[in-house]
Amino acid sequence: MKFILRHKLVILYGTSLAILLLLLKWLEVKFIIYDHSFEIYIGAIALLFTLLGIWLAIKLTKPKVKVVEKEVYIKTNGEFIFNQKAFVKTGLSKRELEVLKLMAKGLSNQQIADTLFVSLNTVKTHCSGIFFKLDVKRRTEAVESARQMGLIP
Amino acid sequence: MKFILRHKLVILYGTSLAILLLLLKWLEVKFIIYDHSFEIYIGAIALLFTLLGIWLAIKLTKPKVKVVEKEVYIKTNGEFIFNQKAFVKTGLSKRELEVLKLMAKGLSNQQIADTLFVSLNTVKTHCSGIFFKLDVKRRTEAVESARQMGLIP
DNA sequence: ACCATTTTCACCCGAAAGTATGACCGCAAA
DNA sequence: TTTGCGGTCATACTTTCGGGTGAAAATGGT
Repeated sequence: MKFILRHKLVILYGTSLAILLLLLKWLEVKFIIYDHSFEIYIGAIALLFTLLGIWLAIKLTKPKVKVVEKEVYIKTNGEFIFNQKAFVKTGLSKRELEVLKLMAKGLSNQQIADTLFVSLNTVKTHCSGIFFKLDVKRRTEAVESARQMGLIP
Repeated sequence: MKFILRHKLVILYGTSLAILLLLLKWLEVKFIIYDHSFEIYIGAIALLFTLLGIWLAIKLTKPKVKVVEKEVYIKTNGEFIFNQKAFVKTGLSKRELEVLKLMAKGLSNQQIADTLFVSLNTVKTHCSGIFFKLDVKRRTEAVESARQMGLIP
């Protein structure tokens, strides 16, 4: 089902082509009486060499590259100062702070796990610790809270 | 009418192909039938359709998108200034921005729904729009991205 | 060496978040 | 008037998150 959705254009083109060919065939039958083996042969040749052409084009042409400029906004004089006092007060461990930072970057637990080379379960445990110590229930809340306390930029 | 507009490319391709085939038919009748050199005919077909294949491939292959990051520095002298330019560029609607703000505050979808007096499903829909327009996958990512762009404090 | 803490990992389960799709309404622009 | 878009809501489904619990290593200070 996903395949169909993803390639609906291709399928559309293909179907249109098939319908047109059928139409041609019908016209042919309608107006001209023929021996069809020759037509089939020609059709096969045409199809084959069309595919050859496509293959050639894909193989021999340099891949088209479309350059898209993406603006990255960077805040300059942010001057973040880590609030050591608040950090101690929360009772967060160093590791938990690390996780918190990555969390604030918008990473998923799995991505954090991959970044820190630990298992997903470990990250979850850390998250639980963070949420408990910051007295929050969700990661977005944790990030907001930590930001206000000056634990993260 | 809508159908025609939307699939004009398909129709164009299909019609061109049909015309081409008719032309071939005409050529066949005109020159080849009386002459017995099928090789030339086949060769012409092959060449033609090879070219067609190349043309198709060139036309239909999507160019690779290369993203070039362009750094834009925003000065944030203390107070938050809303980046109108970035906001317009994202294509976010006003409502979506509202949701985004609440999201950044750490609210759950249900809480956002209650705040805005809409259903949970509606909030989810807005979230999807936000994620799509900000090109992110998670709410924390969206918040981080929006913050860097100066959409939220 | 001992104890406290931290860090690590596991399992289960329910809740929340996110995806995909379709539908309806109102309003403004073409 | 038709079309497009924003906003609303819904259903069904998948994935991620978070809670609860337990427990084995590693770490560090006295």
